[in-house]
Amino acid sequence: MPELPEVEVIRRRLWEAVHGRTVVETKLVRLSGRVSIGTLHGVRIESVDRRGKFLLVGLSDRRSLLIHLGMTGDLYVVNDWQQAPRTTRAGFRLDDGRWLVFNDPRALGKLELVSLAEAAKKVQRLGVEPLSAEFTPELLASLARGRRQPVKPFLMDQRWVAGLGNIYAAEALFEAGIHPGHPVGSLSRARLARLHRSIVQVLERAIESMWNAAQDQQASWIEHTPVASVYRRAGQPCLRCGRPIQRMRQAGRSTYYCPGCQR
DNA sequence: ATGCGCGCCTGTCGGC
DNA sequence: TGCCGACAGGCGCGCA
Repeated sequence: MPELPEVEVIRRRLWEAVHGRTVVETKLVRLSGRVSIGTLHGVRIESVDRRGKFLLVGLSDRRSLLIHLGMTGDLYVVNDWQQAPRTTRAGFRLDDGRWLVFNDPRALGKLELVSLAEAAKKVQRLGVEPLSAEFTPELLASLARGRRQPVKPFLMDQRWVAGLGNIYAAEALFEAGIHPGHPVGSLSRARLARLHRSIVQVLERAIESMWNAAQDQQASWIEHTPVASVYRRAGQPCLRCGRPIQRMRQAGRSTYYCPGCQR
C-alpha cells in the first residue's frame, strides 16, 4: 500500500492516537525474520517520525521501533484485540487498553526494535526527503547527472530521493510530461525543474487529500487515495489528451503513462 | 559501479 | 464452482 503520502498520514494518525501512552503487552503472530523485536513492556511512546517510507517510533528506553510497511503493511489502533484482522503480525497493548496493530497480509513489511543510534544509521542510507527544503531542482539535477538509467526506476531508487514508489513516480512523470523510459541524465535542466515541481505537488496533494479523508471518521481513508491520472488506467483515455493510457514493464514493475503527453 | 531480474509472501480478480 | 495465471503501492541480493 504505502508510499510516502500514505506513510505520512499513518504517522500523523499514530501520533494523535498513541503519543505518551505506555506499552503494557506485546503480541507477535505469524512470526518470521522480518519481525524482530523482543517484548516491549513498560516503555512510553515519545515520538513518531517518518523518513522516506520508514516509520520510527521513539521509545522512552532510548530505543526505537523501526517499521517498513512493505507492500501491504498498515499500522493503526483498535479498541480491543478482537478487532485486529487475521493477517495481523504484531500487536502492542497500550495503558488505556487499546491495541496498536501492525497488519500486513503479504508479510513483506519489517518491524525491528533497535537503539536510537542504530535506527538513525539505518535511515542514513536514504536519499533526500522530497518535501524538505533540501530538495531543490539543482539537487535533482546533480543526482541525475551522468546517469543513463530510465527516469522512472531512478525515481523509485530510495538512495536518491526517498519516498516515491510505483504510483507516485508514474504520477509525477505524467504531471511533468516526461516519458518514464527517458534516460534521466539526458533530461534538460528545464525538464528536471518541472519534474521537481511535479514530485512535490503530487506528494503534497496526496497527503492533503488522504489526511482530509482521515479526519472523517465515517470514511475508510485508505479508499480515498487521490484519483490517479495514469496509475492502473491502462486502456482508459488520458484525462488531458484522450489517448489511451499505456502499460509497460520497467525493472520488473508495471509503468503507466500517456504516449501523447509524455515524451 | 550500474542496472536488471528474481525471490520473498499472500490476496484478489478475471477467464476458462 | 474450481482452478490457474496475472497482478499487486517494496526491498535486497546476485549477476552481467
